[in-house]
Amino acid sequence: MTPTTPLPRMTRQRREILDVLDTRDFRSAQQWHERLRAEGSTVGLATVYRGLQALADQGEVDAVVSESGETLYRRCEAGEEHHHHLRCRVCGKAVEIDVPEFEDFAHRIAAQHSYVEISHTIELTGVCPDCAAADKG
Amino acid sequence: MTPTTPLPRMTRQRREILDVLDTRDFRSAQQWHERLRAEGSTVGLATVYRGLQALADQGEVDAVVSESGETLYRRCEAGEEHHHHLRCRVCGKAVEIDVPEFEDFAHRIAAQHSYVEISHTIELTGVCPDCAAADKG
DNA sequence: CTGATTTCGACAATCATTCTCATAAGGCCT
DNA sequence: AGGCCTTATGAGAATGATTGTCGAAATCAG
Ligand SMILES: [Zn+2]
Ligand SMILES: [Zn+2]
Ligand SMILES: [Zn+2]
Ligand SMILES: [Zn+2]
Repeated sequence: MTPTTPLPRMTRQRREILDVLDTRDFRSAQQWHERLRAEGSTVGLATVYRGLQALADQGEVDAVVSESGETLYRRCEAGEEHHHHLRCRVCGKAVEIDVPEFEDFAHRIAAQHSYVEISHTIELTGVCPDCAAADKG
Repeated sequence: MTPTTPLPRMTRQRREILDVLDTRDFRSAQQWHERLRAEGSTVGLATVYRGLQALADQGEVDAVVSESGETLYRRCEAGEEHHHHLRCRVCGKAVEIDVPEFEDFAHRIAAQHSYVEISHTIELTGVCPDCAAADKG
């Protein structure tokens, strides 16, 4: 009866991806791939895409869609907990934030308009202190 | 001395685009294009892309990036005023909302982390009553 | 080990969006 | 209305991120 949850395998490539990911910067799949190759890995680009998606599904990594529509990933600091980010649009560095009041607000508004299956996206983007400094001198 | 603001021209195509856009549903450039052609317009796809962007820059239309990375447009109800949306992820129907408390919160958080040039994205997505009904019987 | 299943990796294929460039149209004179 | 300069259009090529294909390699049970 048990539908045998098809759990993903932790392969060498998956481990390499998890290892190269850091919990600081959001980067695109291609950027992570470049970095892996630079460090000597032979992992393929498609594998990085698939790996990142799989890891995101498992909640191991966070994924956000940038203003330009690219998907950016970084290793998740918090566990399963729901959270949002303040991200540097120059270097990708991000900090996790929560917006407790907003979570309720969202449901209240949704109910008011009879929308169901609500989800929400909250992204703060700006320029981090380092990038702001670099931008000048 | 006046830098002669290079204001965009209101061409037949721009007018057609504005006319076909409604203030109810968010649709992609391609979807609006299809609709225009269906109504007999001969406007080109690239023109629709350019027109929508131009109109978005002018604040005439709202643009949001969907979960899948596509950009969706609809005519803006409010004027210049900053606002956000609760959008149906099935049919695109959206209502404008504001989140007054959040505007301050965003700046407070940003300042706390010394991020500058802050902008934010808040999107509520769900399934509207109509689509929820259609989904069943 | 052995066979069933999943993942890999190279590369082709998609798909939204942008670019190119020759032609058409809008604005602004006279 | 006619002419001139600038911007917009349209058809199609080009781009760029992402996904699909498929034979080979890795993983896992038994
Ligand atoms: Zn930065
Ligand atoms: Zn939230
Ligand atoms: Zn709907
Ligand atoms: Zn806002």
